[in-house]
Amino acid sequence: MHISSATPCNCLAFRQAARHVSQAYDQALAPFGLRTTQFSILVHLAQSGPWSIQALATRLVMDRTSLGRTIKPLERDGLIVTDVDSADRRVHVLRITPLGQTRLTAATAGWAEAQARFETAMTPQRAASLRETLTHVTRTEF
Amino acid sequence: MHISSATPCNCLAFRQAARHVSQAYDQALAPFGLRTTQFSILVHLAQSGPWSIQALATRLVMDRTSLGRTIKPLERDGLIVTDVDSADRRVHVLRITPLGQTRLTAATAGWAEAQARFETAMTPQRAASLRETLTHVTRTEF
DNA sequence: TTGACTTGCATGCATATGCACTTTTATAAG
DNA sequence: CTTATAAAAGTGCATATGCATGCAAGTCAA
Repeated sequence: MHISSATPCNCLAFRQAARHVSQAYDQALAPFGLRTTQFSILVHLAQSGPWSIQALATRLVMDRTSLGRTIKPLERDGLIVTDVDSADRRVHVLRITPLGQTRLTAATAGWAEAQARFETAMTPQRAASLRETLTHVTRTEF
Repeated sequence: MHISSATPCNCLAFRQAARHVSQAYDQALAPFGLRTTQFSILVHLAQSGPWSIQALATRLVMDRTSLGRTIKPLERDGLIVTDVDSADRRVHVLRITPLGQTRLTAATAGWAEAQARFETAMTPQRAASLRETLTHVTRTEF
């Protein structure tokens, strides 16, 4: 079987689009010293209160070990802190710091700009539809 | 401005979907010792003949330096070779080897299985439409 | 209480990804 | 021919990502 005679790879299409879109958001966030992944982590910590690593990883559709390493720079820069849960010392609870909140607030301006550019280019309706489709894909088991 | 009162992040939706889909394809390719990115590189080299690093990177929507490092494992394992272009010695030409071709042919079975599962779950029509949308996004400047 | 099992994280290993900067080679201006 | 410029890759640095494995802590049955 030759791929040339078959359907183009869906996975490649996803990865390329994700790289392309990520680049735009990363550039918009760069002046504030955050990557898109880091921004997402801060947003979720700020909005939904403290999370354990496992819980946040599931929420963000990441591998637990990936998140565990991704938070290191945020910890180092004092944007988040990890506390050991007093009730269950296996659990490491992630919490955003005031400094992290400040950084997040500032970076949100950059995010909003990238988001606006995307929405303008795609049309808000198409963007919303696409987000819905992507979310559906994310929740679908193959 | 609070994100909670705004539109969810488009970028996060792309990245999560890409991670989720990539995981499925990676698992299907794992028995053949290839990652999805590596598989894509081999497919393009097998189909469109030799490419320079820059040209292939553009084609695959990757950063030149990312591709430069990604091909290292493929070179190491003898699946591809790089030759210096005799006409322009700045150019490094990438070429798939017979071993690479063999590996690619074998791995294509795994790829086809993942692809089939995706198409089944999404419906071929929806999958095709989604690929088209993703390609459009990839080609759009924000 | 103690041993089996489960759960939550960390670490080793490997690839993926991109920016800034450097090196090598080609090309065009003078 | 020499020099300025441009083009193609490579390197240093840093984060992103996930699998396999190891370790610590909690749970529950005997």
